[in-house]
Amino acid sequence: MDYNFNEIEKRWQHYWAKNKTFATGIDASKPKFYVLDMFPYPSGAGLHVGHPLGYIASDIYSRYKRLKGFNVLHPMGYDAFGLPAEQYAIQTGQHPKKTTEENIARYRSQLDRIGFSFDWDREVRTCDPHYYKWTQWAFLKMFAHWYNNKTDKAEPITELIKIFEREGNINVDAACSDVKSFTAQEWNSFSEREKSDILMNYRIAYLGETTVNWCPDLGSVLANDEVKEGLSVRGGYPVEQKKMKQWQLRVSAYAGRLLNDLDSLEWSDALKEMQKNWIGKSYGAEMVFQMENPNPATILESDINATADGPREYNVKIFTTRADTVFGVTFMVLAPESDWVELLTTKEQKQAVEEYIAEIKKKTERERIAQTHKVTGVFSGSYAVNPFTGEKVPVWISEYVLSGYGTGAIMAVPAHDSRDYAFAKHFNLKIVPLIEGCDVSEESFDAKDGVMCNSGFLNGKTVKEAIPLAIEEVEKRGIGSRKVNYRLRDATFSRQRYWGEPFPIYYKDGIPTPLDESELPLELPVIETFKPTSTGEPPLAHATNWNKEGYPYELSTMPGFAGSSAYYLRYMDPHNEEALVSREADEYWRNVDLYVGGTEHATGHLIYSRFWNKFLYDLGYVVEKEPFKKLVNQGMIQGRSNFVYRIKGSNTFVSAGLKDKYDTTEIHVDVNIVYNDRLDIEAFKKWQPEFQTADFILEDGEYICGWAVEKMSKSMYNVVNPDSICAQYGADTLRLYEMFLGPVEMSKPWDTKGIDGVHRFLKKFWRLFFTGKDGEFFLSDEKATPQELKVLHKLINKVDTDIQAFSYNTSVSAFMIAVNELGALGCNKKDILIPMVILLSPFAPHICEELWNLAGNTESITYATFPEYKEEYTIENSFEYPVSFNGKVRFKLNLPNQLSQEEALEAVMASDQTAKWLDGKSIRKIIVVPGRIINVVI
RNA sequence: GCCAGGGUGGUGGAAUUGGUAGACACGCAGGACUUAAAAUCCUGUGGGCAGAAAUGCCUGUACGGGUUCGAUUCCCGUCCCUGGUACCA
Repeated sequence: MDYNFNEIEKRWQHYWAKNKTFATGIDASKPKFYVLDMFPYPSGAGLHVGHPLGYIASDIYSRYKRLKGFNVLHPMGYDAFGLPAEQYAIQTGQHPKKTTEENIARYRSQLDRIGFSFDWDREVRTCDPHYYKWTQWAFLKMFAHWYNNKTDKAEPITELIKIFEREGNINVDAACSDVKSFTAQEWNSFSEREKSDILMNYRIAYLGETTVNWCPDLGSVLANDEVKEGLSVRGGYPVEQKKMKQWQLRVSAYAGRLLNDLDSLEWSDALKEMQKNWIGKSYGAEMVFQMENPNPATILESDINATADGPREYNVKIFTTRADTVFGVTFMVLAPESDWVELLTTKEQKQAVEEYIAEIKKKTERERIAQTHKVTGVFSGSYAVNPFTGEKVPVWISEYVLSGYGTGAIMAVPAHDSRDYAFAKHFNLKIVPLIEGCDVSEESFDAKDGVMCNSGFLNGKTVKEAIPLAIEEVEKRGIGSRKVNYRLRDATFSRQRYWGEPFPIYYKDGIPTPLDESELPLELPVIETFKPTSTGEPPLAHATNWNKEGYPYELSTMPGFAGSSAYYLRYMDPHNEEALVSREADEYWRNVDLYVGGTEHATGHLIYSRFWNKFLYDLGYVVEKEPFKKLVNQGMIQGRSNFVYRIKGSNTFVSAGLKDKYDTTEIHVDVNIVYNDRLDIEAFKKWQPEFQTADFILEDGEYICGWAVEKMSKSMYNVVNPDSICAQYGADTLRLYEMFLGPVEMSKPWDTKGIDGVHRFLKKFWRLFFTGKDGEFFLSDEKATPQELKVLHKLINKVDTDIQAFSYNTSVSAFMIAVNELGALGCNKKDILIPMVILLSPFAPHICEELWNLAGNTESITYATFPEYKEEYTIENSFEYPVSFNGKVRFKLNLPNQLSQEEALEAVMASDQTAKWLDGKSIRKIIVVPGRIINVVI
């Protein structure tokens, strides 16, 4: 009987769906295992062969774990809110809901064809109100909590109010935006609006004014991880910096815990490193620089008088990691967006400063990055006093100081910081070297190395000694303190878009007011136009009745990462209307044991999700501190493009080997009409009308195409659809081939030509079972020979260890070797082949299910047991000969084949080399490798 | 610039702790079966030299050094590639 994969795969996929073979429930009698894929955004283009790579790897792991007796949770869903559907809606007028549903249907049919063992009863969609109810719920919780630095966790804001009423905010140590201190008495006398404004500074989800990434083309703000090199990650539009009032999440409060808990995770070092850099912890000190006698004459009158909310702080606080260099501070620099700019600009400099700031505002982020090494800046007119030298130093304003990091102001030490150096050289400022023997005539000396000089009490100390001493002195003088700083910033949580979760917030007399939990979900209203209004308001302003009892709802929606931050929890209990996840389900499934997905989420989703989980942990809703225990990053599958070469000004195409003899243009050609880089000329002529009359210059009667590795995309004509591979070779072949291509973590180009090899393997495997009369299914009951047992048990061991190490490509090779060996032995024994079927079933489930069934099993192979490895069957024809240890020299000898243990020892002892190296020492170990090499360890 | 990870045949890629480099597969070449094609099977396949052949020898894991009886593996230097980051004080 032939291997009819199309028929087999269709039949078993139907069987699995009908019997809910992969449905999972809580089962206390079995250990749990949670395998999760990063759920896809269902784009209009559908899946190409690159997308399922990670899904196949995790599916193999899931099926393997089931065979090992685990209760495996392996769900799938859709990250269905997002920009592309909305951009498409703006262009075509199609409602995003409709296109999203169509795309999901297409994804589902493509996924189903590959034979995944997902529990589809647990599917989630982020755009479903039953789902986003819980996204909104988490937002309300964040709104109703603040971060207490003393207990290092989130606590209810109602408790904070009680503290304020009792003792004001003097003893409160919170992660918060800048707040003035107040007494209990003052608090109690504040108006509702004032109280609301103050509390907003403490909330974990808060409305606050900051510099945001504004993308005019998308009409929305973006989070830091959604911007790369000054362009939006989605769409590649330019981004600029803008000060705006936006919803934000106080992720920065969790920076320390996000960093520390990385140690407990089984993630790749590269990924942990990325998160560490993104969080960016640095140790240093904060220090206040007195402004030189804030001389009222040099300060603008308006600022002096603008003291309605208390005394304004003219003195500038800075952050530095090099407190030891304070004797070398010859000027200070403020970020252009800093509040101090307005305060410290003198009348004389006002015009120059305003011009400079206007200039900066005009630049996009991209332009700023491109001109990184161009020095710009302006003098504010004010001076500060160096607290250690007493010297008067000018205060400058420059874009090289960032408002979002530290305090938005720096002390500049040109001798020992390359940026300060460039600035000092450009504006002719003083440079004072502080390290003995360093040469700062050409460049700064940035290394934390050497012995201090020109530094008062620090003279003679090394840099490493000087840093803590300087900080100590700063603290003693009461002008600053030790400080840990993080690069991680709060996440911008508003998007001026339609296709996202609405905020459960309305504005009562302008005060942001949360809905009650019982009012959730607040459903997204249906609208017709998706563009901003003529007054520049977000699309939700088009909605009628978008208000609560006349008070308007928030017009922004939540960003893409909102819905994906807790989806792994929802899968545990997807139909629960009372809770995000029940306590029972959470305590059983706990967290994700294996998470598979791309590195592109390193600084976005994987930070937000960890933050979200920790927040819910603080509130007692989840039991684990971390959501994803082990994480594997699958590599990207790139496209392999083919080219033809047209001679310029003609319709003649020249084969790749001869193209250098002509002046040609390189043209992408559809990879689906190229086989082994040979062009199907007839198909090419039909491909596009302009090629109908094409002529060809061939080599050896064939047209050879050129090739290159590029991104898989329609415009390069290199997209390979998994559906067509399934139709031609079957899903099992596709699964095996994707694994066989190379390690899961590695990026590699897709090249269909190698697929025949694994397909051939499956056919050979199939044939082992059809040895009866007329090629019918037949397995012998005969006992297996030692040789056959060795083949099997070597394979069991290899597959077992390989799967755990995620080394699927070598596993597939091991299967090929085993099948070739069994084929050569003519083995058709039940003892051997039935365990083989079980072993292969995670990789190629359809064919194995079929063979398992033909062998008389009525239950799915999913419920079979992984065969047990017995070492005694696999002992190699080699031995170790242990002798007493007396040294560590190892060497090898060439000896004839087929020596017994005694003969080998004898030969070793008789050899000249042994005599040479032995030299009074004794032999520790002799290793005979099959063949003729002997290692002798002395 | 900084951080991380890489560089092995024509191609994708193997190689426990340093121990037969190139498993497995593609491709290619030759052969068998077939009227023919497809399918299937067999043989060869890093480079070089010698030999009629079995075979033998030399060389070879980006480049240059080092440690070692022995290095794809460890150390130092150089070049190149990929990913992350981009004035983070």
